[in-house]
Order: sequence, then C-alpha cells, then structure tokens
Amino acid sequence: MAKEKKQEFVQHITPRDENFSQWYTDVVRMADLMDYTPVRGCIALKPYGNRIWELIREELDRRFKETGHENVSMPMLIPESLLLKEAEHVEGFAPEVAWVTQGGGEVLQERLAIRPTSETIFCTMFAQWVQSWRDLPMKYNQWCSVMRWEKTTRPFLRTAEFWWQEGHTIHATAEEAQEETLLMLEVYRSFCEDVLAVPVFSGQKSEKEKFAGARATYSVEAMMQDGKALQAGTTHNFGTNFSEPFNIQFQNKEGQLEHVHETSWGVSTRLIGAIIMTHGDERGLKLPPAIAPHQVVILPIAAHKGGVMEKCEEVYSALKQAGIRVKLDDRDHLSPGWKFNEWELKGVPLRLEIGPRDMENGVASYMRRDSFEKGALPLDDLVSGVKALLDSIQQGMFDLADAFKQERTKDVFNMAELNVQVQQGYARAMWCGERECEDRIKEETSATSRNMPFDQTPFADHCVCCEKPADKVMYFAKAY
RNA sequence: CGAGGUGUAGCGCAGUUUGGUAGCGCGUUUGGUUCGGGACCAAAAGGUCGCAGGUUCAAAUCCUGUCACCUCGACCA
Repeated sequence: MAKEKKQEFVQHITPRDENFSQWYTDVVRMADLMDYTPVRGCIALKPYGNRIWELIREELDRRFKETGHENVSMPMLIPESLLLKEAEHVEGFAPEVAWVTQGGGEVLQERLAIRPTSETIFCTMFAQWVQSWRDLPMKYNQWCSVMRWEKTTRPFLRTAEFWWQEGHTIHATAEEAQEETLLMLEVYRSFCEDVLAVPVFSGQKSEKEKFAGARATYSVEAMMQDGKALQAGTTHNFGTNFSEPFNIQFQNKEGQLEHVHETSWGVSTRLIGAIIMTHGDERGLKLPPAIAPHQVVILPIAAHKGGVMEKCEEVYSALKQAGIRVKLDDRDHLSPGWKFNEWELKGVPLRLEIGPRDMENGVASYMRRDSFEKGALPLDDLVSGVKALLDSIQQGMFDLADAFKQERTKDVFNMAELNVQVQQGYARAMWCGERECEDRIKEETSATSRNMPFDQTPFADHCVCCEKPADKVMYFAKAY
C-alpha cells in the first residue's frame, strides 16, 4: 500500500528523460519556487525561490565589490528619445518594450519605456558625471528588474519581468574596457562553476548573436540535461558606440576631449533555471550547498520520545552557530517519510536524522541529496563532519555535471555530423566566420552558434558548412 | 505569431458526447493514537465550474468571443 502511494506521488513529476520541458515546469511548481500572477508572463518569486536569488546576489555582489564596483540605482522609466539615440540598440529592443503613456490621468508629452535594459539611462547620467580622466573608470552596477514583452514565456528562462544585475562601466581606453569585459566574464564563469556547480563554455559571440549595439559580446553557456544550451551570462564591450551618440566625453591628460569606452554585463534569475536543469533529477530539485536556502535539514524521528527534540535543538544550535544554514523540521503532524520526500523535492543537499537509535549510538544518520549515499556522523564532532560533507556534495555535483557536459560535446567535421550532434549536445566545429553559414546551419539543424572558446587552436582546416578555409573554432547547439 | 492541448475546492482529476441539486482522491482544520522512506481513526471546513456575452423553463455541459497556462515550431539578448 505504502509503495503504491509513493509511486503515485512520484508520478506527479513527469520523468525527466521522457519530457524534459514538462519535467522542468513540474519541478518549478512543486518545489515552491514561484507562482504565476494575473499579469501575463510575470511570475512571483515565492520565499524559497526568492531566498535562492538572495544568496546568488550576496555571492555575486561580494565578487563585484572585490573587483572594484559600486552599486547604484537608476529609474525604471526611460524617455523614448533616449532609447532612440543608438540605432542598433533601439532596433534590437523596440519590439519588446512596454510603454507608459499616462501619469496621474494626464497624457504624457513623451511616452516612457519601462526599462528593458538600462544602457541609455546610464549613458545619460555618465555624460553628466564624467569630466576629467581622473573620474575614470566609473564601475557601477545595479540590482533591479527589467521588462521585456515576450511572446512566449517560461518560468525563470524567459519571463516578461525578470530580476537581474546589470553592470555598466566607462573607461579611458579601449584596452581597459576590453580588460573589464573579459574580467567580468571570468567572474561569471567562476561563479557558475564554483558556486552554482554549473560547468560552462566561456567565449565570444558571433556578429549575428551579439548584443544590440555592442562591438563584441562574450557569454558563458551552460548545458542542460537535455543537451540544449542556456546562456547563463553575458558581457559586452561597446567601445564608443554609445559614448558618441550620448556624448560621454572626458578631458585627457593632454587636455583634449575624448569619448569613453564602455562595457556592460548581466546575469538574471535565469540562473535559477540553469541550476534546476543542470542538477535536477526524478525526485526534483537538487541545490548546490553554496546557494541552498537550507544546506542541512534535521528531521527528528519519534520526536515524542525522551530527549529526541532536545538533541535535535542542540544540534540545530551548534550547526547554526558554525554558520551553516540549517532547518529543523519539527512539524509533528507529518511522518518522517513525508518529510524525506518533501526536502528531497526542494533540493536540500544534506539530511540529518536523529532518533532514539541514533542517540544510543551517539550519531546522526545522514543522506546526501546528490548521491543518495547514507551514513552516520558522530554527534560529538558533528560540525566538521557536516562541513566536510557539504564540501564534498558541492564538488560532487560539479564533477557530475562536468562529466555530462564533456560526454555531450563532440568535434564535428561536416553538416551531417553537426546535425546528429546538436540533437543531443554541443558540437565543436571549424567555421569560416560567414553569416551565411551560420544562417544555413540554423535553418538545417535549428542549432545556433553559441560562442568561440578562447583556445582557438584549429582542429581542421575547412568550414563545417561551406567547406571553404576556416580558422574559427565555434560551438553550436540548440538553445533555450 | 502559427499548429495542437488544457482551464471544475490548495493540488491532481471525474462529470461535457445525450443540458436537470457540484463530485472523487490527496491535502487543510479540530481531537486522539502514531513516527527509521509519503501512518491511522473520528468529525468538519472549503468551489463566481478561467472570464464575458448568447440560446433555454433550466448551462460546468450547447453557441460566440476573450484571457491564461502547457507542448511543438517561429521570433528574440
């Protein structure tokens, strides 16, 4: 009977390998991360999902400050005239901008865009704030939400409003701007891999795929468990593309006016989608300890029996004192089996059980969410045991994801091979650099160019598509 | 934006073909017994049937429109 019921429960999550998209939406809903709202395509982050985002923010913000950035806050509304100043930029964003046309019942003289991104307003303010070479660089970041009126939406991956950070910096020289662009790309790469345990491909976007208005765009691209690509973060070098129309100038050491060189970079709540689709399994979410709202959950077994709750509370305090994010699940109307499943669904990395039998043995039983491995930790040295397990889980999750990524990435030498490979993962190919070939690959395989790795050592001499001489190494994949 | 599908209690669904009192399971609340992989008994609460119009004595059910969500495409950063 119990077994039948359990199966019934598990069936609520669509099997991952049967229908990955459906599995994803099931997990998002059941893990209680978000909910839909009355506004089309706009989601509400619930406490659990919001907490994950908070932890991501804390960790990223620390890294931004370490690299010399400061936070600012800009207005949500952008006058249309500002948006129109950079031609490529407006062309790229115009179709998905939401507009405010009235305020307090009066029709506005100029309609205001709800920011789809803040380059234009940053540029406007930079122009007022910079005068001398001594003012440079200005390295600012803001945490906010932006709005893009998307045709189809999907929780975390593409929503009409989403939460993100956008860094905007201006520099005196092209070299400095390029250095900043690559530095922030590296911050994103190490954040994804070391904190989220999400291995990524780091490299430069093609002309076709770069940001509207950028001279060069770089990205970190993750691989989901269905083999598809997810762009996890981007950095852009604008050169003087924006500083010229916005007239952001400074006086150099020689007393002459020069335009600044600008960069921007961002990551969003899409990272939460990346975590789910990189690590999740048939039982639900699987969170890396570094950003798990609860790193450890303590479950009392037979809580009414003497000393069990007291011991749980003691362990809870000790772990909390040691700086571990710990949850004591003392709800007494739920059976242990129920709680096991619920916390597994929510992705808690480590479960501790404390019951009469454990107390006799002076241990706490544990189970790792990553490998389901069970064991026991001595109560008198619990903190160091838990810390070691959390470290091991963090590493184990990365290693598993990285092995998957490598297994699903192959070199291809012609269109037939490319077509086969992008059905299940990333294809590394030699590419001539022509837009025509990129378009043809998209048309025939539905895969797009992801990015060019920094190691551009050729492994063949002709283009995967047109067979003409090629010197660019490019990753292709189907993308979210 | 195109093709297909779904909207009925917090969640999962039946009822729609053939119009006639709003149903089931889980969860929730209260009381009690339990507790090492989704426990049990008893009682109770909970629904504008997505929304708007129409047909009818009567609409969850038939008709029209509309909105949202899901799947696959297209588009996009």
